[in-house]
Parts: sequence; structure tokens; C-alpha cells
Amino acid sequence: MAVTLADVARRAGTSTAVVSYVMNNGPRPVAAATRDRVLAAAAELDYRPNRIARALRARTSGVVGLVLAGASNPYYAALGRHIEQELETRGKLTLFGNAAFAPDRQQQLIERFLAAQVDGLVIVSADGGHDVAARAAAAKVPAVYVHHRPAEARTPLVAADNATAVRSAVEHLRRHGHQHIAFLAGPDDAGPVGERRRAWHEALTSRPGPAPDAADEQAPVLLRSADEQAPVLLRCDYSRASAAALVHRLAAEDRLPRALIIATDEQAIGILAGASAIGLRIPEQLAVISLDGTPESAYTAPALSATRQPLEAMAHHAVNLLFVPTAEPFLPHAPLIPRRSCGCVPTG
Amino acid sequence: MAVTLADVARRAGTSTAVVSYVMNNGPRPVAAATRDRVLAAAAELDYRPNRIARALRARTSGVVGLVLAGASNPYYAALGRHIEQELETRGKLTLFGNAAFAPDRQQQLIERFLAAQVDGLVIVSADGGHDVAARAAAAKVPAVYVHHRPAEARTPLVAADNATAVRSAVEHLRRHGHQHIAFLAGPDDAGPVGERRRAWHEALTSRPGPAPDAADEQAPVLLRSADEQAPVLLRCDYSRASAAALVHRLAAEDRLPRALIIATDEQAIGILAGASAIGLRIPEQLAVISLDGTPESAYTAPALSATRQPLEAMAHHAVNLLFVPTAEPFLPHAPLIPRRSCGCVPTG
DNA sequence: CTGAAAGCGCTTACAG
DNA sequence: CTGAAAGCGCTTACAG
Repeated sequence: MAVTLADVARRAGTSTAVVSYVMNNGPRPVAAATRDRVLAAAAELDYRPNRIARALRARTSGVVGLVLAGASNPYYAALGRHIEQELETRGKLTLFGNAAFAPDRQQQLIERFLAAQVDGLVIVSADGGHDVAARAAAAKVPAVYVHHRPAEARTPLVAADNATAVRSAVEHLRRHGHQHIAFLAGPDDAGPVGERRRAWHEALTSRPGPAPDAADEQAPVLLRSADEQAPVLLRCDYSRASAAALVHRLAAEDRLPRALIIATDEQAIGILAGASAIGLRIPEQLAVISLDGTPESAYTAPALSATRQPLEAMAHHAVNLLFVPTAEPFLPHAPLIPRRSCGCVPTG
Repeated sequence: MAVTLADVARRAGTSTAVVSYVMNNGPRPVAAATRDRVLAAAAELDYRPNRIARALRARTSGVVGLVLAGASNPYYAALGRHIEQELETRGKLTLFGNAAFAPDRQQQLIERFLAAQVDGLVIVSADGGHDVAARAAAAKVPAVYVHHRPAEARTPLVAADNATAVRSAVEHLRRHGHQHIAFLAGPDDAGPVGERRRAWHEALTSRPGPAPDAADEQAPVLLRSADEQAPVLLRCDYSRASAAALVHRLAAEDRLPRALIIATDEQAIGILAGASAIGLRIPEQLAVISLDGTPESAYTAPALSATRQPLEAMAHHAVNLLFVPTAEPFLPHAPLIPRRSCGCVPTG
């Protein structure tokens, strides 16, 4: 059927071992003349190596499994793109799976990827998953969590510095004159969003630390007034629909805050859509800052101010970790990108 | 190292053939007692079949390759999600690659997927690619193009009925009272966007056919005035940035149209962002309809009116075609979803 | 219903 | 520098 190594060897008048050596540039040297004969034979026959056969024998498939907690969320999607690209740079193929926020689907994908003999596993996880990486460890397959990992997991995690990002968002809104800054979290306090919520609460209820962005250090920090109400915590699902519905509800009940930090771009986009639908002006009536800062956040209406997670660097680091394990900590900074939605009018 | 079929056979006191029969429920029958012993042995040893070995021997990998023309475009991304999900439903794993609008990357991905012995190839293609499916045909691997295929290709194509969609968009804007309806195309006239552009031009320059949506048939069709200017064709790259910049330029030159049909959601999102940045009110000053209708189009500000391509049905059909080839034509309808951006104020 | 054995297409000691 | 051969972990005729 298809042309095999043996066919090439026969045509070149040599052994399969030698053909293998020239196709792989090693591990044994081959005489230049022999090499040329082999290359010529391979070209004439249009030989294409069978990676499956290679994988079985060499015990390495050249494939890495990537499972995304939810592929339609812009944050996970952007992370997924960067990871795939990073893997391609390293010559790896990407086996892709979308867990669609179902822990059992995530588990099942991992099992199937492991059965497919992946060389590594990148798990971009959300709250609520089991420690699927334990299975990878049992199979001696390197794995890495991105964004979140279950509490019990011992697998490395790559995530941005959420607490600092949230503090810079709070500081920034204060500089815009806001004292009452609400927070939109997810349905519960699990995972990174929980961390973000806690950082927000702490920033509002205790003395703020130094501003994280050096560029901002000149700006006066407003003191909170003594009669400040308790911080307003809002919650909704991680979906545009849910966030848009929340705006409607809040408006109907006249409970709209004036400033809002939103845990995710997905929700922020929904907030913007809901605001537009009811004629609520952003940032004039409601100032918002999101905490993902995906590429989509630059092209919303109005453009979303956000703390931008360094997705590319995170992807790079995660893939690195698969191949050169290191204990070195990595907690990259998520800089605040002021755009229109917080009240800034960026030039350009 | 890992537990193999032979280990299970040994423990169950039987042959590898029998173990294989029970693991695969065939193709030969196995006595119930034997079967139970095998299952017990497999469970005790925590046996996991090696899919690579299976693939080599059975000449079927259970993996399908999916290449996306551009993964950050919401249209391709949504299609990709549906295809992956459809494949998962069929028990296939998805090898994923992003061509990032580079024809040579697309070609290379196909080669590598073929080398990985994929059972099929789904190519969500944009203009400008070579006929990569020819290579698949040579390797006897079923392939299908989605959205677009090169002119010379003989591989099946799954795409929506673009011409009808465009006509319904033109009709709809006319019902809103617009006579001068501009069109935003891509940089050139290749591919499906070219078709869309031609359908728009034809709808504007000749007598309109019957309205495609039965629900709309009562609405009066405005006659074009005799002094109507030539249809205005706009072009920009398929990127949000490029579309946003276009709005700025048009406004600066005072050449803004009053009604615009936009070839893609990606560009439409950019138009909305650009409009928001300069305070151009949509739909009051500029009515727009997009021709993709991805899920994101429902959560823009304002919500995008669009002809909605039936992405899920397309994905389903494409994957179907891989496994049960059929000559049956498939040209699904893309219904118009009126939202805010065209001037409609949908209830709910 | 079950077992012994060949073979999928490679890589890799091993011997020369 | 090159070749003969074993073996990766399965599936599948073939024989019994």
C-alpha cells in the first residue's frame, strides 16, 4: 500500500537500519554516498514516514494533549491558541479536547489522550475538576496545569499574579474618583476567581498597599470615607448571557453600582452587551475593569479596560515545563491596560 | 513498564487473542466465564490499551485532523468547536492545527496529520490555500473542506447558502428604508466573501427576487430611485483592528455610509468598536448587518443583526461526509437574525 | 470457543 | 560505516 522504509531500503540497495539513520540524521553516521542513494530512493518513491510505527517503537509520539476547560470562553480560547502555537514551534502535534466545564469530560479526555500515548499534557483547567494530572503522573507522562489546579494536585501550575492585578484595578478606579467599587465574581468562590474576589475585598476593606504600577505612582490615592458601605459583591455564571441578564436585573432593581471590577472577559462582554441593550452608558454611568484582558477586550464597545494576563508568556512557560521541569516559581504580572470602559480615553 | 495485553492474558490464563476479543467485544465470541476472568485480570492490573499499537496494527488511529484557517477569528473558532464536539460524539480524537492564514502552514499541518495516520481530515479553509486535500486523496484518507475550497479541488465542500443570505440582508435593510447599502468585503474577491460581494452587487443593481424569508413577505419593498449612486464597496483586512481603522478613516473623510452589510463577524466587531470609539451611533447613524452570525454576534454592543450560518449543522454534515460519503448536495440556509444593529429592537 | 503465531512499520542494540 | 534481526503492543487470519 503506502511506501515503507523497507521499500526505500530495497530501492537504495541497503538496510532499513541505514534508511532510518538517514531519515532521522542519526543516531549512527552514514557514508555520504549511501546517504545520497537513500535520499534519492525516498524522493523517487515519495516516501513518508509512518509516525504511528515510529511512536510505537520509539515510545514517543510527538503529540501533546491540550484540554481546555471551556473553548468558547475567550480567555481559555486565547490561551489554547498560544499553547498550540508554542507546541508547533517545538515540532509537537496537538491533540485537542474541550471539557466544556464538565469535570467528567475533562477526566475522560485525559484518559483518552494518555491511551493515545501523548508525550505530555497541558490542562487549562477551571474550578471543580478532579486532579486529573495524577493519572498522568501514574503513567509517567509530564503534565502541567494552566490557570487553575485542584487543591490536592502536586503538578506544576502556571498562572498570573491575580492578587496584584486586582489591587491595581482597585487603585485605578479610585484614581477615577470611585470609592464604592463592586466586584462581579462567578457562582462560587472556588479557583482563581475566588482569589480575585478576596484580593478585591481586602483592597477595599484595609489600607491599600503601594500602587503596583510605577507609572501611576504620582496619582493621588483617594481616602475612603468613614461611612462607606460594605463592598458590593455580585455573582453570575461565567457566560455572556448571564452577565447581560444581571445588568437588566440590577437596573430594574435600581441597584447598579457606579464602578465594577469584573472577574472575567466573558462576563465583562456580557455586561457591556446588557448595558448597551438598556442604554446604560459605560463608563459614564458605570465604570468597569475586567481581569482577563484577552485580545477581544480591545475591540468591545466601549473598549474594555483590563488587567492583561500575559497569555503568551504563560503558554510558553507551560510548554517549557513539560520538557524541562524546573522548580523555579513563575507568577507573571498582569499589567493594567486602561481603555475606555474605566473612564480613560487612551490616545491612539 | 506499562501493563500490556500479554500481562492480562497471562494473569487470566488465556491468550492475547482472547483478551483482545473481550476488550473489543469481538470480532470473535468469548465464553462468559473466560470473559469474566479477563475482565477481572484487566481490572486488577489496571490495564489500559495502547492506542498507538492498535493503530499500527488495525490501520485506523481513531484520530481526525482538524485544520482551521485562522483560530482567532470567531467564525472559524466556532466552527472548530462544533467540529471537535461532533468528532467526540463519534468517539474520535481531534488533532488540531491553526494555519493562521498561511497557506504553507496549512499544507504542512496536513502533511504532519497524514504522517500521524489520521482517519480523516476536516479543512476549514480560507482563500488562498493550495488544494491540500489532493494529498489526502493520494493517501486514501477521506477529507472534507468547510467554508471554502480551492477552485481546482474535487473534495466535498460544506458551506452555507451565501447568496440567499446576502439577498435577505439587502432586503431587510431596504425595509428599514435604506436605499444606499454599502458592502464591506475583504482585501480581494477570492473565496466565499467574493460570492457574498457579488450577490450584494447583484441585489442592488438588478430587480430583487422574492424575499427569502416567508415571515417577511408582507413588508413593502422600496423601489430604488433612478438617481441612486453606484453601490459603495468597502474593503479591509479580516481583522478587528483593520475594520476599526476603516471607520476612523471613513469618518475623517466624511464618507460614512448609512447602511452597511459586513462580510464577516470579525470585521463587524471591529466596525462596532471603531464606531464606539468615535461616538458614531449604531444603528441610528449607521445600520449594519453581518454575514456570519457567530455566537459572539449576539453579545456585541449593540447586538449585531446577522445572517446566521448554521455552524452546528455544517459541522455535523462535514464529519458525516468523512465516514459516509454521499453525493447529496448540502447548501444550508443562513437565516437573518434581526437584532439591534440594523435598526430592529428585538423583544426579549 | 480458544491459542499459537504472523505482522503492522518503524528503531535500535548487536555484530561485523 | 553497514546489515540482520529483535521487538514496541496490539489485531487477526488460521487451525484446532
